[in-house]
Amino acid sequence: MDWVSDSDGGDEVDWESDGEGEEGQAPPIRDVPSSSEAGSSKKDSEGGASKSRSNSNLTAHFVAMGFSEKMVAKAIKGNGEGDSEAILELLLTYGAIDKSPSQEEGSPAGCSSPSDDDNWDEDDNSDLDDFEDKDFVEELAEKDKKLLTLVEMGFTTKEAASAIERCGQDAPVSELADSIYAAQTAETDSIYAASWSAQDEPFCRFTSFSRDNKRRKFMEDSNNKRRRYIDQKNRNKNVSHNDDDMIALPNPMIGFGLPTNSMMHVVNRRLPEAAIGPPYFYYENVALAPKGVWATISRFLYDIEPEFVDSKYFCAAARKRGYIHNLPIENRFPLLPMPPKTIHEAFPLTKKWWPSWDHRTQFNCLQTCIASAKLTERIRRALIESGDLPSPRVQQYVLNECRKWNLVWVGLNKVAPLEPDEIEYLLGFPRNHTRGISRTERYRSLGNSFQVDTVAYHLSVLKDMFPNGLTVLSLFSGIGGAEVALHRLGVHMKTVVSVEISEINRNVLRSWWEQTNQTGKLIEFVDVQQVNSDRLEQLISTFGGFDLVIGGSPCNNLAGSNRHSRDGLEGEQSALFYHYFRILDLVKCIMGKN
DNA sequence: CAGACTATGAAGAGCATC
DNA sequence: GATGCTCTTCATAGTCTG
Repeated sequence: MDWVSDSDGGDEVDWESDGEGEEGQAPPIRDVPSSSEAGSSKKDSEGGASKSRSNSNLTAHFVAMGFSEKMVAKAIKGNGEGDSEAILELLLTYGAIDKSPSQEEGSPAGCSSPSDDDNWDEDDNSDLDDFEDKDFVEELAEKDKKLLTLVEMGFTTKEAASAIERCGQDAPVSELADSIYAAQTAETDSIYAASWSAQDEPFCRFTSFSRDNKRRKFMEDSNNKRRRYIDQKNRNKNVSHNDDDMIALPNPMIGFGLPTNSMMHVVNRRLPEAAIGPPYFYYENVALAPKGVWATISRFLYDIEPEFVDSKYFCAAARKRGYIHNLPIENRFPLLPMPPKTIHEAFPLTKKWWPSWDHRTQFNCLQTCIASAKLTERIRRALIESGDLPSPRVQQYVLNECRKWNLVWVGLNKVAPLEPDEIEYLLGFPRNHTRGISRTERYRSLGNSFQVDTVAYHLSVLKDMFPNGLTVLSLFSGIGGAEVALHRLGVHMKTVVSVEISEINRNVLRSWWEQTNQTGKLIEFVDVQQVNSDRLEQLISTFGGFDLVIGGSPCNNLAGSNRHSRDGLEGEQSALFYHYFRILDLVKCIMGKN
């Protein structure tokens, strides 16, 4: 039995042959549905011809969450169908207003129930006088009726729509249902993971995580939305003003304490009941995400307060990141030796050429791209033309560019971007960790990775807790920042199930795994959408559960550097966060069941 | 065609000042 | 608290090149 993916075969997961019919199948490289696909919750603006369809799909989407059709119709009417998030907010508001116990209990499937509608009618039906469910359903196209039927059967809108896409509109519902069951990849729900509860139901209905509970959680979330993170504010008086839906970033951004002052920085944190493991989990993303993103992430991840840390306290480069985890925070210890925290200590050779007017001691965030040669040439010319002491204007120009692009002084009037191996060093990876792939890819992969020392400090508490090693589910593994951190801590990894979309990154991780003579098993998956309940149950039954679920989901749509598609958590890549939650929640369900 | 190269701001935190 | 300024930001799209 070969648990490890075949490097030649590339993307396939050489999972034990189990007759699932996936062998030899092309890997499902991230398959993001188009905005016109039914059930898509992305903001889109379709033409008039498809308006009815998208309207009904949107309706079905929210009905699948457990709201009544009339409520949904009213919410859509009030908001238009373009902004599904606003519609959800309105629905949650309706839900908060309507506190009928019967509705709280809901129907078994979590779908709309007569009581829902009755209560709703009593509350407010002024805008719905001309609206009846019967009429509404009759207006649906045949395809939409099937879609609704499938949704009522417990599938997500997206699954249903995809099945119709695959099998055709004429396919009977039974065939469509079979098709969904057969599909091994989960579809992305880009806004709220509640719709996943339907697909998870085969497991979760045996637990407390029923769809109805999900819906109740949404209601509770809505009511709790105004809650602020008072503790964090109290700890750090100098925090910025925060809105209702915002989590304040601490200043200084030192999380629950640093290696150097952990004794001085005593933090009492009490984890919510639902957050307590097993498994332990650790989630990471950019701290400076658009407003409200971290509040949403925190709500999904069991209302755990994020730990915001700037890696400039661990190395010579800033890296402001938020971490949500359920790890203990006492008795942490850092990796040794502690890396240098200034540019000159990290790269002494640059000191010779460093002008006195460049007062930088640390780098800004190491990103995925570097400055162009034209820019460094423009800087060189500007400096040459201005003689020994550049004018304040030139200095300002040069400093701005140096800060923006993390340039270092490598000669007289000569600046240059950091080399990939220098970035590896700053991020705590072994030298040549990414060597062998293209230079551009090295920058990209490194720019997207953990700062190892920072993460290792947080994970260090696992060492004493798991003296015999642990089993890790590593989501969005990238070049293996989590694995490197554990390895450098001396934590044995009995098994790592790694999920990473990029073949280049998988190769980097696999190569490192082999080179470091790991005695554990590395099992690779390509796409988080492959990781469904069947797979997880197999893995958990084989390895006895996961001790740690770790990963940082894509930040593309959250990062400030993104000029084009900083769409927040709904963005094409960043919405994969919901897969992190989905998978983590599934693991908790399955392990809780066992 | 892969890889290298280049141009492309807005959002929002932090700070000083009033 | 309001205002204005400075500074920072795990990037994307298009083009060029060998």
